[in-house]
Amino acid sequence: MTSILEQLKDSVSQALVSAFGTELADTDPLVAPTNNPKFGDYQSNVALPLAKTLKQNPRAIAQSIIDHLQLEEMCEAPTIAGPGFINFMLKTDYISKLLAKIQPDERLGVPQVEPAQKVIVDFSSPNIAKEMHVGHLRSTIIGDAIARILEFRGYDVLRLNHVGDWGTQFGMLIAYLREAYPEALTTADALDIGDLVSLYKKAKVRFDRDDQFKQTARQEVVKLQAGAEDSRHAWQLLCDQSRKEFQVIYDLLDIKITERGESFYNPFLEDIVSELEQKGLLQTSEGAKCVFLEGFTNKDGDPLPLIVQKSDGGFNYATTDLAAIKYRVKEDGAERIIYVTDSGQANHFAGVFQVARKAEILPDTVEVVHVPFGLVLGKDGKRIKTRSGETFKLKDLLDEAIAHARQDLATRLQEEAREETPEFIDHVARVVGLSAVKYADLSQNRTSDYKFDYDKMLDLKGNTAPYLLYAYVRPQGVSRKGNIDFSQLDTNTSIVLTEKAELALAKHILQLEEIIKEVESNLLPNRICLYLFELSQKFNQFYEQCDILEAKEPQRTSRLILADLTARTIKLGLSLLGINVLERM
RNA sequence: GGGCGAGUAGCUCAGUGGAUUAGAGCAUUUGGCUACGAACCAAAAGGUCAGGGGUUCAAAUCCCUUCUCGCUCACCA
Repeated sequence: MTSILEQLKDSVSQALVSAFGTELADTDPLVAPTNNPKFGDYQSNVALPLAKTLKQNPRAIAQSIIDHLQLEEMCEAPTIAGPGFINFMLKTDYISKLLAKIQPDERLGVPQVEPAQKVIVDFSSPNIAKEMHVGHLRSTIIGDAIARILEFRGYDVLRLNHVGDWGTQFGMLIAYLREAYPEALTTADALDIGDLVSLYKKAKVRFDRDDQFKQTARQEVVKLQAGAEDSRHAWQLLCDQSRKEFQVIYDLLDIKITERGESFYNPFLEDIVSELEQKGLLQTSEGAKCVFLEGFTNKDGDPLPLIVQKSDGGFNYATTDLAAIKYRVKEDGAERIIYVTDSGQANHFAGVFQVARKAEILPDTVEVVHVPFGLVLGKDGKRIKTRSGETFKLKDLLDEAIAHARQDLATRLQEEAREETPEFIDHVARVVGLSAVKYADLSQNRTSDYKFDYDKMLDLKGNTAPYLLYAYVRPQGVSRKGNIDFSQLDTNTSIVLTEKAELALAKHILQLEEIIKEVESNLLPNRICLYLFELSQKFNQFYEQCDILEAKEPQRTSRLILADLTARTIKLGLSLLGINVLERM
């Protein structure tokens, strides 16, 4: 179905044309939800900016628009307020009818896009042999949510994990592996490398202190790139081990992603460079092959290059990213490519995109977008850095979140003298703990820095996952108590919306579609969080003010339908964020 | 120094096409459980939207400028 907002926009646009002529056909009707219910549900501000061009009083313009509007079915007669705002109030009957329409629909009225555009979401992307840190957590959680939202809308989404599985650090790692665990290179499964990070650290120490070792490491890179079998074997070993560790995190967070690391693009790197050369974009500077960028300068004001081949002949991440764009466009058929990485890489992506456009690797028909997110800061507001000694193990972090949730549940059980099975406690603690971590991250505007604070994210009050989970549990409690199967409710019952709280809740439920469409284009999942939080608040108010099971028919069934629709909206919304609901908690 | 981003209640944050009185949550104070689970609800208090200019009928939002903070600036990714 078409959202209320879209219907109003269309109606106002049509009224503009019939009132003032076709030259206003492309004028934005400026329809938006009101910020204050006393002005109705929606407003159009279009009369005010038109006052100048039409040389008329804005209130008169507003009146002409109203005279040409045909909205009797959905709205009360529109009113003009202040200098010329048009206020719309939805008819209660119309809201009831819409609710009845979405009630039997699993998608709650949200349509699928047609045709299914191919979209690539590039996210998570940890580095082999390094710890996944909080930055990867953000990319993983935000990227997964974006992918889920687009998938729900019907896009053909390819989720790609662009893991750092190539580069100079492997020379060092392999050289160290040869030295410390030679048997691992020749015998299958001879050794469980165990803590890869400590291996990395030890290798790094060797590398920094021992020039001889440094030499060996460099030769090892050359050997690996040349494809020497034992070097490749060692590389494979490191990748496999890392992969296992990543998978633990992905399993815990319920993340599905296809690995296609940097090494995948190795065969295409040379071609990229020669393609740039052929197109006359390439220049050599200080021995490195590069493309100079427009609009980027260094501290002396000179243009900044994008280096695609280092002076030693090696390629770097810009080359890989260009090759990846080409492959994704030509082979994968992507029409939109979304990169979920920290905002520190904004310059890099801007450069890569610019060169890709210039080289016509990236046609105008394909949209590329960097979805940046802010830094992860500690409770003290300072940046959390893995290198600074304090390593932040992601697994520990998630386990701690679950432990907090478990503790909280235990306290509650004691207070309420409830008894639950260990399985129940495990399950609830896990869902609540992990949801809290995900929701804390997603509920903020991703572009701002993120203050990582256990107490805050595990707080079970306010705009948090547990609040929403509880708002879902409440209708389920009604269902159990009243012995009601929500799926068997009489769909012929007309939904009566007499109480203020009922009406407010009903209107909010119907906004799901416009919110999802908004996020589909602006890629800001926190908008969904806000919507769900407000929905939960409105449900709690409704729940407080209106009896459900004790109400008389047809109000009883009507309220049951409202409760069910709320629950299903929360469940659906949370599922788009990668969060599961609980029937009891 | 250049580029980018940020500065909104004591704290954490919403506010992305300019619009009527700037919003939540936490914390604080005060009410509400003989129960559709109170992990809830109701109410109070709390702001020169960093400062200063400008554009406009209208600016937290757009433009200029100053200050503060962060990220980033050629062979790591």
